Amino acid sequence: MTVTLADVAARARVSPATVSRVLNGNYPVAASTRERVLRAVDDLDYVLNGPASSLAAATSDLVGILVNDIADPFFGIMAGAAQTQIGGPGDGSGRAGGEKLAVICNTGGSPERELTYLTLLQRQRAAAVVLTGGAIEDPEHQAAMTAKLAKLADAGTRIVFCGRPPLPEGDALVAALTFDNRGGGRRLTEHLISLGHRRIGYVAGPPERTTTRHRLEGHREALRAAGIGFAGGAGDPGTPEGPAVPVGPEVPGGPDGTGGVDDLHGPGGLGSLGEQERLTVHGPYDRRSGYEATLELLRRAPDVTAIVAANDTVALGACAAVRDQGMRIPQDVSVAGFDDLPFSVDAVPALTTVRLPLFEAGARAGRLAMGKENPPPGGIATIAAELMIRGSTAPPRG
Amino acid sequence: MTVTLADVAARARVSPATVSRVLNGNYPVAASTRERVLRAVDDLDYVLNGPASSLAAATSDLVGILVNDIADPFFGIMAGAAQTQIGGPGDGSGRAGGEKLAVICNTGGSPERELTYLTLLQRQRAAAVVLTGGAIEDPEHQAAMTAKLAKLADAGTRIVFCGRPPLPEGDALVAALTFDNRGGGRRLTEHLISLGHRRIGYVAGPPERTTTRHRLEGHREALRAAGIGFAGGAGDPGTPEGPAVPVGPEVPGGPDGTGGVDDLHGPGGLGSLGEQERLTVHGPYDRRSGYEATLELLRRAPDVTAIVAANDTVALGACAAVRDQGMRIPQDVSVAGFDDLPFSVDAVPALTTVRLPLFEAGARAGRLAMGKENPPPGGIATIAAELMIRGSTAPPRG
DNA sequence: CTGTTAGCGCATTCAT
DNA sequence: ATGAATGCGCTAACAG
Repeated sequence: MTVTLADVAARARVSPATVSRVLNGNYPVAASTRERVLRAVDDLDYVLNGPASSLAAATSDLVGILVNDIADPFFGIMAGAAQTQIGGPGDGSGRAGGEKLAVICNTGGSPERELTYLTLLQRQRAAAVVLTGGAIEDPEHQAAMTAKLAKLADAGTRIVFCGRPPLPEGDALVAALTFDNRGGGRRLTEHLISLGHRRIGYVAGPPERTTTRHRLEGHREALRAAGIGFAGGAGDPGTPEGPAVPVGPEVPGGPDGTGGVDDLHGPGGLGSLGEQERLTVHGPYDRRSGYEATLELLRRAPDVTAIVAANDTVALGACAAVRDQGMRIPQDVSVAGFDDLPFSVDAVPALTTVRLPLFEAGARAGRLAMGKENPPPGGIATIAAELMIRGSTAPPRG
Repeated sequence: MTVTLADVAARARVSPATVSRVLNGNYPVAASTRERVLRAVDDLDYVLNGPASSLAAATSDLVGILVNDIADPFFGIMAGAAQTQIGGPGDGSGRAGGEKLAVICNTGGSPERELTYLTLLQRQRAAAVVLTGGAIEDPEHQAAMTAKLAKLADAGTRIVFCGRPPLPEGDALVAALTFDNRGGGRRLTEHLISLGHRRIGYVAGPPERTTTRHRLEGHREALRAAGIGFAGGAGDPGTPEGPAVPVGPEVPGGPDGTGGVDDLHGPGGLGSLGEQERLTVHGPYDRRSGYEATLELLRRAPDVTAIVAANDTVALGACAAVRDQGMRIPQDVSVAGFDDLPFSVDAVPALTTVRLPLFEAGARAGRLAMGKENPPPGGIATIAAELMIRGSTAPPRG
């Protein structure tokens, strides 16, 4: 029924081993024999049995790419870019040469699924795994990830982080490409401050993700440097915990829909950390969250003159909310995003944001996963984020 | 070094066969033994060897999802949805139970890579393959695809189409979910006509894709029904071939950058098919193409009062071009898209478009691939497209 | 440069 | 309900 290597060998009048060598191409074979074998392969329409091959060789040609949400272009762009380096640029032969099979795994942001996919990949003896996007900072999960990745690395799987900080106790076996989220966040807020904004709302991502934390830290660094919002000087501005109120389906305030507006007054009104927290609302990285968080922000502090969103998608939701409240962008309220996704330049007005070279980073991660490129010194490379000033930010009124 | 089934068996004091039966769960095993085995598995941190398992069983737990461009949310949404049905909803056990490994394969729209991925999947003895998005209508490629898919089906791989018409000689073995692109396109243009538009430009996708053709056919159906642009009555409105000029990197007009403006005059000015072709410009499904094609359109026919784009992404580019020409949307020119991607509602003005239930379709395709759902009668289901009227379309001036 | 010989780790017959 | 034996299809030493 199904044609095997042996069948090809018989037809080409060579040994199975020779056929294998021709197919894998990593061994000297006489040109004439090679040709004979290839013809037999074509004649018989032979297709290599991947599992058998992987079993014998103890490695497979699978490369896993883990993403939090493949419907989000942030991940789509990185994953697609990585795949261009892994799936082979299509040698045109159509015969599927030495390329590996890049497989994108959508975790949906769930820690369990992240681990499950890692196990599945481990099962398949994946050649490499690329982990993209922000990591979850839950210690338990981090420990589990560290252990799992160590096992994968042990088994010869190459591990690459892309847009994600390396694990605390990460082995030197991994290469990490990390975005300068903190620096980008800082420069963005510096830009707003330089325009004259003093009351700046922040629509943050989910509290437990590194990306969220770093961007928020950058934001607060800029505020503090300008002497805004931290006169009280208390607390660590880098910690998004505290009274900052989440928004979205998992609102802990209960099903009453109020979003859990907290009645915190803080020690000293404007100038305290409490004040900054009051101007920060957390929620998922999606449009709806941006919309709702912004409404909440506007309710809490009707005098904000600018809103910084966790990313461009959230910023779009923020824009919609601002408009629905009858305010204009940027005349009444400035809005800024993060990532510079393709649609951001087409927003009206065009979105001021921080550009992350997602495609380049993804491609580089792909190359690292393939061993085509040497890891950066120390295993970690920080990728610069570029401030893109556009029409959605302007000086505040008055 | 690496722990195998035999190791687990030894520790649990049972035979390897029993361990296998416990793990696969499809065989009667005494509860007490099962427990002993599971404990051994945990103690030893055993992970099944996928390749070995697949080799012995002659099947694997891989499901391939082919997409044209994973950076495009159109595909990201469908692929992510499919994966929710395949990767298992995360049973929370973290132990990777019966789920399959859904792998997204990014073809970049290249026919060669499409076939290459299919071969790779065939190698892996994939359990199922989901093909998403428009197909390429090149006869040679279609024949190759038909042959390849037949072989896959032969080998027991389930084939599912999602948002893609079935192959001409497609076996009954495949299930197909196809979008009503033609109907959606027709209703969209009917909407514009009912607003009073008579000169409507069309920014089409790549000429060789089914999606492009069907949407364009719907558009022309509506025009013809209204007696617009086909007074000549000649030619098949369904054929996007002819003098319609493509735009983008692969402009055949040469490197002169003129975009190959054709000097076609047609037999009878307004009212001929030639006129409709003059109002149609083809290009890739991306923003830049939408921008450039629209400039070209405006150059050819400065009196168009509406522009229909092949999809929302292209429509965004079209909007930018219209604005850069100093015209307002929708007062001077109406613009419409297709797909209703998440960002479309946030465009300013919000984009009139045709909603495709991408998530639902993707999820259903995933279920079909898993055999969780029965194929529709006849193997083909057409999914309705819903017209979404928003602010970007309005009656023409005057 | 090519053929021979052994497994790789597991799922399955068969027995029991 | 469990154990023993066989082979899935291929690659990787070794010869030669």
